[in-house]
Amino acid sequence: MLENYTEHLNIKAFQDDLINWYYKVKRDLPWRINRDPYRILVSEIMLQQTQVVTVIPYYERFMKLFPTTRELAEADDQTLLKAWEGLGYYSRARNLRESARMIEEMGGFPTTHEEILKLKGVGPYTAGAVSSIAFGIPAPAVDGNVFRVMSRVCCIFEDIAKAKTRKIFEAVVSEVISHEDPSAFNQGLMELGATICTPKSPKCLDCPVQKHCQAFKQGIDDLLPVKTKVNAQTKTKLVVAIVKNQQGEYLVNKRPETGLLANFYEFLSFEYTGQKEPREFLLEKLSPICKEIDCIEPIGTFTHVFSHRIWEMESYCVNVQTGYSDEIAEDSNLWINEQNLYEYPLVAAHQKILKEYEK
DNA sequence: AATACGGGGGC
DNA sequence: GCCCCAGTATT
Repeated sequence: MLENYTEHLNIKAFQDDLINWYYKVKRDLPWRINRDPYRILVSEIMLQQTQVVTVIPYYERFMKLFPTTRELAEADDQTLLKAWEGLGYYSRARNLRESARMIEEMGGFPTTHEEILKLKGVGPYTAGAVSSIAFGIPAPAVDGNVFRVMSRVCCIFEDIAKAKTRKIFEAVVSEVISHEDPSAFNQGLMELGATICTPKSPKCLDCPVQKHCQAFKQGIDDLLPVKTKVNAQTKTKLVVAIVKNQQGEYLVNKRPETGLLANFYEFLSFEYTGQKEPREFLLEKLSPICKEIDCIEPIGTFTHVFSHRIWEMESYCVNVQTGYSDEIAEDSNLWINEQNLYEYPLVAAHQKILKEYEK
């Protein structure tokens, strides 16, 4: 890093303004009741890519289910995924359990930044957050909020979509972070990005560090941060069938143990290539799986958007005769009764269909 | 360095 | 309906 991004900054005053503001606006969140590093780790993993309001109910339930690393280390897949259902990025849950197992084996939570970084699912951001919040270690925790705030405060025009840019921001934060209160400093930076220094129309007039901000001074807050990446989404058309037999059982499929929505359950779903009418296409697909179809009725068309792909699902309700429960073509298919259906982690995309179907 | 991996909120 | 948001692991 050749440029000096912090020479304009009165570091002490910046720290004080940020930290004082943070203590003033700080919310009482369930992961702030103590400094238990496990509780803080769980919150930070959940907060990756997910907003505070969404996380709160999940967090409360998760901590009741798995109060310490011991309970989490012993969690089975179904309980774990059910607890995470709807939160997204499900490898986070699996990695968190793996970290709990590592911590159990180590005989306690690691207390250095270097050791914390070795935990599964813990990268540079989370290691910095847990180190500073749980242990008071002055390590940078650069998330999207920090990119935004510091790019504006210091007028950093580096493209935040590029991997190596993170190191520049980590270096900047390392220079300006408070050593007296790294926890409040890091959380203040993130809180500021979430509430004041927002992506669009930042509330500069309410900003506690306005007088330190180069972008405000130059009136170019809307030009920062610089970010180039665009993600192309691929669209997939699917025909989905809620298949129910006369015993009231539903036919579901367990997804593979790797890849998208690994180990989740779903209704029967077939990629639709569009040569035939969807209804005919579905009957053809169902023929080796379930015979004696009583009736087939459309439920509706639903769209589910992922970060990198779109599912367009035309859905049908299919009632089949009883007595065919053992004729299941795929090993991954199984019949489950209505009560048990809600015990299984079901892909969010199909929850929408189920909800409409239940009307 | 590029890609896979969810879901929610703002307007 | 359309756009924006963005940590970690894997390749």
